[in-house]
Amino acid sequence: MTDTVPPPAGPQGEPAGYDPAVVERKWRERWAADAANRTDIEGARHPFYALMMFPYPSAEGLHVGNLFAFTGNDIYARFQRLQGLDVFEPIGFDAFGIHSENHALKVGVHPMELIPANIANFTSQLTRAGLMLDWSRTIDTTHPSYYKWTQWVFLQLLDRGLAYKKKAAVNWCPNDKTVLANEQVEGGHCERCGALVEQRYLEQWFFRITHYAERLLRNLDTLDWSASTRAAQRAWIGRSDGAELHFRVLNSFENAGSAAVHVTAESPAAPLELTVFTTRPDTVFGATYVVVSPEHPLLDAITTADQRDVVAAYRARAGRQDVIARKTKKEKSGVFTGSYVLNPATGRMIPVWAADYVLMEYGTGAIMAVPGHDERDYAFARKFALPIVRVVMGPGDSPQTSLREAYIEEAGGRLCNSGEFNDYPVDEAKRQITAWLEAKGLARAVVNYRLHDWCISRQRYWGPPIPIIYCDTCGMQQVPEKDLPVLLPNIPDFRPDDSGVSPLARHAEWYHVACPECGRSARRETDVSDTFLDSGWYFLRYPSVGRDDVPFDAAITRKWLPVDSYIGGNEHAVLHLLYSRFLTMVLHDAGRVDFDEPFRKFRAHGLIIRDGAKMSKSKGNVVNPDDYIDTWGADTFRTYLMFLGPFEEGGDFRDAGISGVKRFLDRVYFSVRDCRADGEPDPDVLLKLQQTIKKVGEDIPALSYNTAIAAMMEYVNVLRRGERRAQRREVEPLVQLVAPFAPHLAAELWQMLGHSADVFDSRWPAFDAALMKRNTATIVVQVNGKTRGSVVVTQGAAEQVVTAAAMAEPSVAKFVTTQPKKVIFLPDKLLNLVV
RNA sequence: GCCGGGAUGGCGGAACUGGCAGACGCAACGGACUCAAAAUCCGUCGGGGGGCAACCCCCAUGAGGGUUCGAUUCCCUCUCUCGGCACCA
Repeated sequence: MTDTVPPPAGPQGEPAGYDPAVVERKWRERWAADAANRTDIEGARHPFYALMMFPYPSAEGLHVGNLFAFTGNDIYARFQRLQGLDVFEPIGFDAFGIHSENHALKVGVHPMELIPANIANFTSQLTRAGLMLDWSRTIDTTHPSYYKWTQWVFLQLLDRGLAYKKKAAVNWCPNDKTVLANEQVEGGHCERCGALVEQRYLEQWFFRITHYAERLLRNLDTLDWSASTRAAQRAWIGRSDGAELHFRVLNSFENAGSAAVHVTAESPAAPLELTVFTTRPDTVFGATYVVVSPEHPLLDAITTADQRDVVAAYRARAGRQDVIARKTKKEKSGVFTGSYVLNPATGRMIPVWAADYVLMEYGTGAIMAVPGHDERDYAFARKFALPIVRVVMGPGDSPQTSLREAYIEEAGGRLCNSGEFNDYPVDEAKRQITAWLEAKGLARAVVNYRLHDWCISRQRYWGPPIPIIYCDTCGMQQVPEKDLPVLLPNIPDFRPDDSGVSPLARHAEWYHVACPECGRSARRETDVSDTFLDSGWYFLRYPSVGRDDVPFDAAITRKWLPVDSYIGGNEHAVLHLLYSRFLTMVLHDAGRVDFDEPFRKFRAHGLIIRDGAKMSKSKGNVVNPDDYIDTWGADTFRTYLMFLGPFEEGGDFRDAGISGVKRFLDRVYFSVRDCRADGEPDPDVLLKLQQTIKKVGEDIPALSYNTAIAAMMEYVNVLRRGERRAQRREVEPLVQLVAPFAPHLAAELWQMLGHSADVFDSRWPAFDAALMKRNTATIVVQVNGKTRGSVVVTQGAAEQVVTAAAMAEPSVAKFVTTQPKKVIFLPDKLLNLVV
């Protein structure tokens, strides 16, 4: 939609306020000519790295959400520059990936043509947005000078044993014809195209992020990050404290007495054990059966001959069903394996079932079922008529109180039907029972994480080739660093097929290569890496852009990193932000960087919606920033975006509101243009100015941009009350306050005030505490907590004085007919008379 | 289901550490200027009631309870809503 409200027009169609088109072009050109936004990386004395998440250069162009985030970052960056810091605000493009490739396939243009065009378009859009970007150090993740080092990062992990290949059940998107990371699957569907994800077994490259699970979790407490982002990471890592318990499988002789069970041909002679993971070892006396996942490796071995057919059928069914059905259905299913195990606590025989509600990926792929105290086990036990035993009593329960549903509450619970542990509180029992079984070699305290290793290979074209060569003689070989980058060949047919192999495999001259070890004919790895690997280290590259001999220069990195401030969307709370942290830890442990957390401070910005609804092409409510910048100017658009709600919450974009912001900037413009240099400032105006400087200076670092703008508006209202002409001293600091929000206008006004240097090379005004001191205080007077008036007294007036003054006010006195029972007095602030 | 965030005028939103609820902006209305309009400037603007009037009183921050001299703010219960996770043992 392009139904933007036209700017107010003057008598002959001229704009009524200042003309942003003229002002902004002037300063855009001047800043470009002076390289004003170029950071002196080597010479900087007070480095400040203000990073924002780099965009994916889509064909649609810059989204208003991008601009909202970038502007928020830019204001903070410009503010820091006005504090005298050497600010580095870089920009780049995250241009590899399925998203780009799918778009290229759709429009029938090769990504190697498409991406540069998109980047050019983004660049021109960004140039007009008034961002303080250092264009001398940009990144394009698809450029060989960048992905050379992405491949290098891969080899760093390989060297440290943190990259490995394994055949794994992976998420396969039948539409995109590729493997997806767990993180790219949402509720069983491909997060990109929405197709139902299938399971396939393929050779894949993984990064061992699980080795860093505890550190990734623990460090979260030390980071200055948005609480919601930390919570999301914590949940994603999913630490569970519990125990592994061993259940011995009864052999055929032991089983023979109880049921018609035979040792199967494959059964080993040694006694088998089923190991389960539980977070509730305290409930082991209530474990009345054991369940293994249909994919459990011991399932065959423990299945008895007479159950073989049903188990096989069940497993086949479970393997066939799609992921969504498996993970979302609540209806329990399962089959008896025919075998029994010994409950390590009670020593009793309990049956082993196979059921798909137990997942092979988590824990040991087997659970002890405690139907009395777990909802899923309860449902299963009810369905298959398995025994349910109460082993935890809530307050008021007895050991015989019947269970109509699983009792899962832990707090206040005490054990029952648990032998020598009866009456133990749950917490205590967890420890004691684990220790007791541990002593008998039947248990081990363990910690489990939900985090899985990161699958980084993609059977696609548009990504950095994984730098590996397979030689029949020498085996798997790394591409030596001197041979990097492994260039992605420009092939016309990059369409993925159903083979499970990347399209690169069809490109023979690229695929066949000499073995770096023996020189004989060998084959390249044809998978490319995940885009999240590209974006997992880009912040390390920015300050060192231009250095072709190293991924990042040691001295520069020491000086500029970790990043001082990072701003981005919370949609990357777990993927990008977790991978970046992981890679930084790896590089730290490899001695490549001296910090192990990349982002000291991270703030998640909110989402911009339009007229109460999410913006989308189908709704036709997408805001095109270009139209608004054309109509209103970048300064007004920026300020409006920041004014429409709290930055960390986002806001509702409405065309109607933007004129108020233009009006405000016009008022600033006229105040400065018409100010007098000779007269004396008004003390009340000066006081308000001091308060405003203080407020704006506090609000910007807190990213409370909407209230900072409101404070400046208030000041301008005071400044221009009536048709008053402002004094120069009243407006000069205002120009600096406005500068982070409306940089072009501020630069123009600063020059108008006679400054030859750029406003961004000036120093933020200091507020004068002395000027803010008043010798009187306005005290709120309440009676029984209800405000009944206020009195003006001298600063620091005593309670008696204030009370007397208050009682002299008729509006107060009429509510105080008797002696107050109690008086609450806060000096210079409040008096509350309780009667 | 679990974990977060939120609910304040016609609308977007403000309110420090518990201390004058509704800053600032939009929309609306009235006025000045104008032949007229636009722009600009001045004013009104949560609801109800009282007063000729300056003004005065009561109610009000999703609902209900509680703590407190005093609650948008803290506690409990509930409703709705947005986001994340979801058979994770």
